[in-house]
Amino acid sequence: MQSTHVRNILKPPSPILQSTLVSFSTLCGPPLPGKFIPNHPILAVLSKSSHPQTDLRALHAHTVTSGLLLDPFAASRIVQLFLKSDPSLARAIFHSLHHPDVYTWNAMIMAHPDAHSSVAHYFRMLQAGAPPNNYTFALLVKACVEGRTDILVAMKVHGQILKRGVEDLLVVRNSLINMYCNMGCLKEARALFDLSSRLDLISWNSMISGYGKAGDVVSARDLFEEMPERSLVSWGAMIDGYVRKGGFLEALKLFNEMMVGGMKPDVVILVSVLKGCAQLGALDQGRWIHIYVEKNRLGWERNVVLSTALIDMYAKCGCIDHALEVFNGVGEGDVVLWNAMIGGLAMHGLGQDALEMFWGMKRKGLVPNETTFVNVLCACTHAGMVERGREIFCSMKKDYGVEPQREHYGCLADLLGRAGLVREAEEVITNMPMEPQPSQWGALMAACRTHNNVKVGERIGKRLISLEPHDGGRYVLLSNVYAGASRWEDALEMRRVMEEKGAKKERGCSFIECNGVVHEFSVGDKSHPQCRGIYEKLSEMERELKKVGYAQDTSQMLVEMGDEEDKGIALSYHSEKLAIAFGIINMGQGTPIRVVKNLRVCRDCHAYTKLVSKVYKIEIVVRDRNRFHRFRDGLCSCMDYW
DNA sequence: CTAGGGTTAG
Repeated sequence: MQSTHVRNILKPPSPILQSTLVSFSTLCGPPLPGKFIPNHPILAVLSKSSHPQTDLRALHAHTVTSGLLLDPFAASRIVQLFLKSDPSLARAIFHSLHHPDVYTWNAMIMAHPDAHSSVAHYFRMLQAGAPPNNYTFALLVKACVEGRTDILVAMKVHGQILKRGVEDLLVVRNSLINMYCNMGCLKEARALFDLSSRLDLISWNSMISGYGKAGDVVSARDLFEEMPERSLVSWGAMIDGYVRKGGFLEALKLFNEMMVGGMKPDVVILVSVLKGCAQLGALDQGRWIHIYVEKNRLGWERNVVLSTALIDMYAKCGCIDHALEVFNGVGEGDVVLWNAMIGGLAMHGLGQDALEMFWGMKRKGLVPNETTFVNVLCACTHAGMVERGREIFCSMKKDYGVEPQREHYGCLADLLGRAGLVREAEEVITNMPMEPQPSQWGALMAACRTHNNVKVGERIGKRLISLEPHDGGRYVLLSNVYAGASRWEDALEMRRVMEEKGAKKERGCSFIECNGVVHEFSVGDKSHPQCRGIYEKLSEMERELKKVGYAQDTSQMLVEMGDEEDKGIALSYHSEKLAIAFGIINMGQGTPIRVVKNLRVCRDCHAYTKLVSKVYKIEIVVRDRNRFHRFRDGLCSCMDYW
């Protein structure tokens, strides 16, 4: 029916195609004298990427009058084309067809928003007597993966695949493995993996990535060690698994191993490693990756994901200037990139800059999302900008149509609580439209501790403990609230109850990087090779600090020991103190000491570090769970507000 | 058509 001589010219998508499309769309405009009839290749092109200038209405009229729809192949192209631009019209065309072919059915299956209706469409296809092909099943599986459907629909699809006897095709099996992995059904995925007589690299990689995403790095590593050959994707999946699980050191080690083995990392792997560096505060490693990217011309300027990872790494490693440099070099940023930058500024206590970023983002025409507001509210919190924060919280729904979530109420409570407005903060949490979760009460609790509000603190503390009786941190917090009010018996009692319930608190640990190697310290750690030197340094430091009036602040300490002296010893060996002593011994004068801590800095360590920066004339940058503290000449960038 | 990547939450 159609002339086919154009087909040869149009085979691969090329610049020629573009110009053909333009001329086609001009020709398609009304009136359509019938001198140009779109043939198969042109329809194929159009259905893949319809040109913005294409006159779809004219095209539709043309398809009706020309009898093009009688040709099943052309019909499928037309349906696909209209599914993109005008779905309801596409459905109408579909229903007018007498015998849609598999491709048309598949296109319709693909167009459904969720797996459930895709599957329903598939059954209609069977009823109509149309035979599905492999692509049909791939689509169904894909719908399950993307639509986050429930396991029942997924198993229905699996059942159909078995019934049709196509489960042995590698493509199909791999899709299924991937589907189960994405739904968190690792056992089902593994069963398919184990049953398969033939496995390819993709099967292995799917399985490893599945375990990695589910947090089971041990199983992932077992497969990783076992597999016959590894590709970049295998390494990437494994490294990412460790990063997700929090095994940053392990991830870096694996990355190193990979490099030693002669593999050249690509952008994806570098992004995972950068994430690990960010968490660890491994600035040297992160910087090394930045240089690697530039040397190999991997072009971070045009890769938003990579530049976001770089920005986040620099920000989390304390180099907000470098983060800004990368940010300014990016060609076109998206919301996530801006969020990372705003979050970075917030962490550094640069509230005003964060707000300006926020306005700038709006000017760029980007739409702020939930994360943006979490970061902006955090920025206000860290900078103590209470009124600003309130305004922004109110504007969320009003001006941006973003409904505040639990997190946002938590941020608001944190903002108010940290500023001393504890009662108001409590009202925010009690009156929020959804059920508060422990973390929201936790924000309040922290405020009670800093502002010594025993009344509210006791009430919330007890509630929190009943909610999460196994989280030792809750008892510690309440105990500290009591201690802050000199209610020693109550503080001790909390400690006793905690022991009785067998609750464990998170162990404090700190990281410090030296010559590209990350060192880890926990409270009272004696495992480091330089242990003796570090402890000697610590006692020397304490002597020096006492000369300028340092006195331990034991008020916030969990009453772990009977007498003051022991309490003091435990306090002297908080992990960040060990890390700082290590830094003083090993780092050259003039380079700032950067420490990353997993918990919040305690009052004593904060005062201590301020003095160390003065007496030893060094800059110390500590990143705690919440934000950065930059200690210089006896002062901290947080202005003692944290 | 099937495998690895970025921001947030006390």
